[in-house]
Amino acid sequence: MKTNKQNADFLHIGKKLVKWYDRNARPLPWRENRHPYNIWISEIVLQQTQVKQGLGHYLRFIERFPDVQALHSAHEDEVLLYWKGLGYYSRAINLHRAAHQIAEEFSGNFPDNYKDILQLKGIGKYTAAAIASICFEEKTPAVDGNFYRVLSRIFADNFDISDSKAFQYFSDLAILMMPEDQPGEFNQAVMDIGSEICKPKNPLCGECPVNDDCIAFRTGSISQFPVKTKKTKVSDLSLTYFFVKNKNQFLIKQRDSDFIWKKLYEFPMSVPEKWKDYIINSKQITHKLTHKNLLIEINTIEIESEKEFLNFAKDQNYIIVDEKLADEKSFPKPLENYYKTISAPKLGLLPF
DNA sequence: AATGCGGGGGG
DNA sequence: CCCCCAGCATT
Repeated sequence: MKTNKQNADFLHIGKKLVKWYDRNARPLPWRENRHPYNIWISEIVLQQTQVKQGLGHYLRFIERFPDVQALHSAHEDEVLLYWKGLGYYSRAINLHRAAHQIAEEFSGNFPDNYKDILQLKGIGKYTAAAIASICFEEKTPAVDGNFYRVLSRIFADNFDISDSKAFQYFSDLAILMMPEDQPGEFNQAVMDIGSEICKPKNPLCGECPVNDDCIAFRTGSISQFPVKTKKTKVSDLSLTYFFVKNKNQFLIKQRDSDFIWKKLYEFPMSVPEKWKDYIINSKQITHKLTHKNLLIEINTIEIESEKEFLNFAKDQNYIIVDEKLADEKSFPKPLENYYKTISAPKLGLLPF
């Protein structure tokens, strides 16, 4: 162990965290039992997503897809629909693909150990460890951003969390802290401490069960941890859409490009040159993502000729949506918001 | 090892 | 307005 904290009683601190968790665990729906399917869905939803934001999506997802079989039988589009608004849509696509893997490679039974769980699409080391520890009592540390933050503060550890070796480094540290018989409780304790108490900004150190063990707290240097050197960069992107209407119908298509909004639905990005004379409205929308600043232009076009409209839709494989029959559709948020402002009662028509 | 993927919250 | 948060797959 490459650490200068030889004197720290790692296991003692780990047991304190578990003891705190036993009394203070948040009453979350996926904690009502330890079914690996529910834990799996919750972990995927909660990747890059806060509980407050993901809870509603989790509940609706579980209600519609209560088990592997239900997810396996579903159409990918419908899985995407239930993911609408959560972002990182490849998570939903991989969830669906993993359900097929479980059905075909694991005879419909959720794999019951870290190594097998890791084989599933969309499951990496963190998620595999979380499921293996919570559901199968395997002593695998679920090292994520919370882990980095909590551990680096407790030990005032300068290890750079943007270093590719950080995962192994903090995994080794965590192993020393994990009570042999309660790995799942330990991992969940760190998750809860990290999100509720040891927050990135303005942590509630007064409520922390291990504040007397926390070197950063005792030395007043909480704000210096974790150490992270690399920054994310942002680029600009312009998108032009054509909202093409003929009477009560308009056109959409599922995105084939996956650099953003993977497999969601959008308006045409190009139309016949002469249609541009029929533009009756043009609106600019700005939308900010983590890695992109989007400048979206939406041109509304009224087409008189139904024949011309239908031919274009057929040639370019567009889905024709009737505003009157519309109910729900997986649009990217900026387009959905735009559409709501123009008219129609509801969005899209499900192709399934 | 580096890059890209959403969306929400806070100052 | 700008800043923060950060697993997994792909290359």
